[in-house]
Amino acid sequence: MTVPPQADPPVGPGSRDAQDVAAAAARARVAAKLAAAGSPGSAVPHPEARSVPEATVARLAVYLRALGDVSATGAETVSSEDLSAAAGVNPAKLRKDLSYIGSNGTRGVGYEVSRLIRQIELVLGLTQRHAVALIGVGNLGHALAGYGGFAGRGFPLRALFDVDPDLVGININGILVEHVERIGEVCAGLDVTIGVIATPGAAAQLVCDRLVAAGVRSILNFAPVVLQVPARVEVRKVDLAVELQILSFHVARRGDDQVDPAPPAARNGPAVPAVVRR
Amino acid sequence: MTVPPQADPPVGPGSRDAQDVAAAAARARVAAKLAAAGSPGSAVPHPEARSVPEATVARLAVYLRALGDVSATGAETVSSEDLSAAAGVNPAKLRKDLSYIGSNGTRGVGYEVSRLIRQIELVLGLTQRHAVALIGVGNLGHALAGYGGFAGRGFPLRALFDVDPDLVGININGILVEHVERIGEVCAGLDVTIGVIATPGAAAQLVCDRLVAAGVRSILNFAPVVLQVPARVEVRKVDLAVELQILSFHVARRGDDQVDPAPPAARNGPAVPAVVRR
DNA sequence: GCTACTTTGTGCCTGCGTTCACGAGCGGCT
DNA sequence: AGCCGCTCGTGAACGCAGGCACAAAGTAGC
Repeated sequence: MTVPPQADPPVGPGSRDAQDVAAAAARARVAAKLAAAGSPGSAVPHPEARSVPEATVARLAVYLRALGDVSATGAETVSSEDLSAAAGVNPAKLRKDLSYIGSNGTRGVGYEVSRLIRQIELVLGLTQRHAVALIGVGNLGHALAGYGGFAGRGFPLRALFDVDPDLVGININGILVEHVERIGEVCAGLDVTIGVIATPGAAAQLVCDRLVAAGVRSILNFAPVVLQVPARVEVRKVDLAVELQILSFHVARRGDDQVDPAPPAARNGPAVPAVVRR
Repeated sequence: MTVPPQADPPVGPGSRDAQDVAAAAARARVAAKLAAAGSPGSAVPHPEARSVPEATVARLAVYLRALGDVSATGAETVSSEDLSAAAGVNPAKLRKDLSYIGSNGTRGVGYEVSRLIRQIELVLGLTQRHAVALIGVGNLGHALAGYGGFAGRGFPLRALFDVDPDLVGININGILVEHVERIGEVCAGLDVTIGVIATPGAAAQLVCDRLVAAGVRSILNFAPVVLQVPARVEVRKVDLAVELQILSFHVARRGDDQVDPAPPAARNGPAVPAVVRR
């Protein structure tokens, strides 16, 4: 998988033959790959960075909420099986995901709920509060401003912006709506780290540029445009129309599973990988 | 991102082995695949493009909007390069995606805009209107109901539901809010194919069950829960908190790539043990 | 203390998705 | 007409992600 994992935890006694063999094989493979890449061996840069796959990061957030539910029941530990069911994933995947963040459960028991919650919060950077600025207080933006999901989960909404003179100056949930031209100064002053764009598509890029100029490195974009940003800025996009169109595609693909005993070419894997209620 | 176009074709001496190994593995895989798929001697009967990858479907919707922009400029054709830039993807990826839907561009020229739009709409099933029901007319739901993105793109909102007696009976954009208990009859009567859940988490599963019982096969879920559904039902989830937490992760993993002159914030206290790979 | 049982951690394999690179057609220019 | 340049279409390689299955490590019972 990754480079020699430098087994740092207190390595247990003997019986490591198989693992040594495997590790050696892995090293050989990595070496071959590096050679193939044309790297003259000198550039073996940062082997120490233990990496977390992007897909895993996305799921950690889901696990976190599932853990909240478990915690609410009063349980002190969860097995990977139970937790994965609550999160809607495969148990093995969950265990692998958790292994990426170095989280140790206890074999034969499971994961200690509170400890795991802390660990995930730590990795996701939730121990620190992230000030959020929301731009575009129209239909959607207004709803987002009133949405409890922000402040309730450690993302205090600190600034609101719009261009509409009728909206600038009004007060939403105790926050004054400023003009978009003030994005730079206000965001810098409030130390905003996350910007949420809920403007019409035409305005989004301009607003985005201002956010970037103000030092915001993470943007959540609800506008139906692909934002152009420097590489250091992370953008995530939420697009209602796209989601609906994807669903539409699947609606159009239905009906084949009716009487047709031979599923043509679609469903290759064994169906029902997920839990089915009822 | 432009990558230095350095040359690799002249294969280095040490790399041949690795490449041969890889090639052999690939051949084996292909052979196995052919053996598995080649049992029936039937030719290639279905002209309709089968097996459009899921990831491609998601991008088709993005291409569609980019094409709309292009069309607005009056251009009659686009090259894969231009269109991919507008959609924020790799040109090769775009061409491959379009090849999945059997769309023929013209070599040396590009893609005919109007034809391509029609083709994508056909594949995504947008030639047919899909009645949408929205459940939960609270903060977010109300905003969604007023959002033009529904009807404007071929997804007419036909029904609204809530449990709150203060909301049931009111009229939003000309649509009467019904009680959730009437989901079954109303949805069946209006031939709703897509359900949008914007309720609090606690109510989501119940609402979902009702939708499924009413024959709805596609659900867009804004509630922070993992819905349990039969395999035939397609669920897509939009979760604000998860998106923010993913962004938070990337903020926490402060870039060691290029140091910004401005110290963005006090160093986050606890050293995060994980680094994402790019 | 020893055995049986439970649950984690992970090595390995498989498959999908992305990317590169190049051949194949098409239009324009001379 | 023939050549040239442009752009699509796609085969092949590569890397990431998912999932199985098993060893490791702990608990509980005797």
